[in-house]
Amino acid sequence: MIALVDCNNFYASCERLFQPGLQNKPIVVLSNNDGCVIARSDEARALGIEMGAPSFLIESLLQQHNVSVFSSNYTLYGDLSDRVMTTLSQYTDRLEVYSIDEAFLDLTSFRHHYVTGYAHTIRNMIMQNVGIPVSIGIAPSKTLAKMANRLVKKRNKQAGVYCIDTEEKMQFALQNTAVNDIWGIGSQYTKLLTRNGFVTAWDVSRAPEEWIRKNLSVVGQRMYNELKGISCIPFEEMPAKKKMVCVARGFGKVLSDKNEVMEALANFTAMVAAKLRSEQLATNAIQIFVQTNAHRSNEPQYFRSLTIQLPEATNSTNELIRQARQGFETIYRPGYNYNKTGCTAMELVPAEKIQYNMFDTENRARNSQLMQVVDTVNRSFGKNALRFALQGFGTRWKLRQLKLSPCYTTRIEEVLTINI
DNA sequence: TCTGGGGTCCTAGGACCC
DNA sequence: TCTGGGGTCCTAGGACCC
Repeated sequence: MIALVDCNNFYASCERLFQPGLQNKPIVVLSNNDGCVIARSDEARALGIEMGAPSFLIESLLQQHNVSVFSSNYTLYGDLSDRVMTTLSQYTDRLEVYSIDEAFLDLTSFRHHYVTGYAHTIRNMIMQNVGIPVSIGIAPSKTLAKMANRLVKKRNKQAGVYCIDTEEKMQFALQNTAVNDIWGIGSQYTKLLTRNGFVTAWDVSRAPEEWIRKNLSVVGQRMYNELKGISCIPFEEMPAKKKMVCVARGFGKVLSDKNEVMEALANFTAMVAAKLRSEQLATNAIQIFVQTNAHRSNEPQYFRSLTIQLPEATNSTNELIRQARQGFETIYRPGYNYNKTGCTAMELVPAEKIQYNMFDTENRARNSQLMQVVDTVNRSFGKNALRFALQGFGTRWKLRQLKLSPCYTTRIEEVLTINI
């Protein structure tokens, strides 16, 4: 059996943990740039606040019901996530951390009738150790475990655990899951399935396998077998090797000045480089892009991206920024209002296994020493204490984060103080 | 009448996830 | 004023090879 442990309203629960006064109160957490709702407490959901709702459209609703609003604070969520995963790792020797708020546990070695009780123990320990509420779904396949998890959240949140361990329960779960709620079925496949008369997961599981293979590709075919309780999606304990590293952001406001857009790109590129170094990776190619605000349909639109092959794998900020700048010169067009740019590192290799190029002119050893200094200084004095000229000092491209909570658990100046 | 065919690699685009 | 960001996987089609 496979268990899926999923934190309830994770980001909202994290914020609430440090403001116990918000227990049973409506909370929402906003995306980058305070753009739209990406997490909400049950109380906020009950008010009719939709996932993904643009915050400027629901402002009056938020005020009217005195909803607490937070900018997203990934440092805080990441740290609490680590603590949840650490607790989980004590209850299984096969743990797959699937996302910031979810993990699969392999419970194959357990006797069936012990599994549910065990899951309750896990749930209680996470509450005790970290203070985050979780739900647990258990089933013979990952897809069904996801389904079980969703059902317990939806139909009996207090219970916290649901186990699909009989044919009857499996049929019940499939019949009570709409096609668009199946893991692996997104908006396009929902349209396709609905058009063809499928309503529930049960209907899908009764379809001819060839039809699924033909219309939903091999990914759909795996999902189809998983619905029948045949586990096809492998368990992956080790975090998979990264294949790309991307930093792309919308600006706090639209920018038309070439230097300002370039400055934003330089900063995002520097972030990519720092990320590569922190994971001991280097890149052989970067892809950069610039784009206008697609939501402003009355303004002229422009999007262009460019892939740049590097002479040799690197993770040094100055070289990547220089390459990005050259590329930027060819894709930038004046006269547009830009609102987003980004840099993606592709073709990653381990930093220690760089294939050196005989005709290379870069001073690699010197660069890498320089980067070590940059990383050390920035670790001690803040992210951008030491930077390259092209990164500039402008702030107009920066994110809007008006409602940011403190990093209670990761920054010593921001720990919680209690007045007694 | 009949204009090769099979394999591999790469890329863009489309689907999905949280 | 204002609509997220960071990923993975699969497929189709073109280029190229022999």
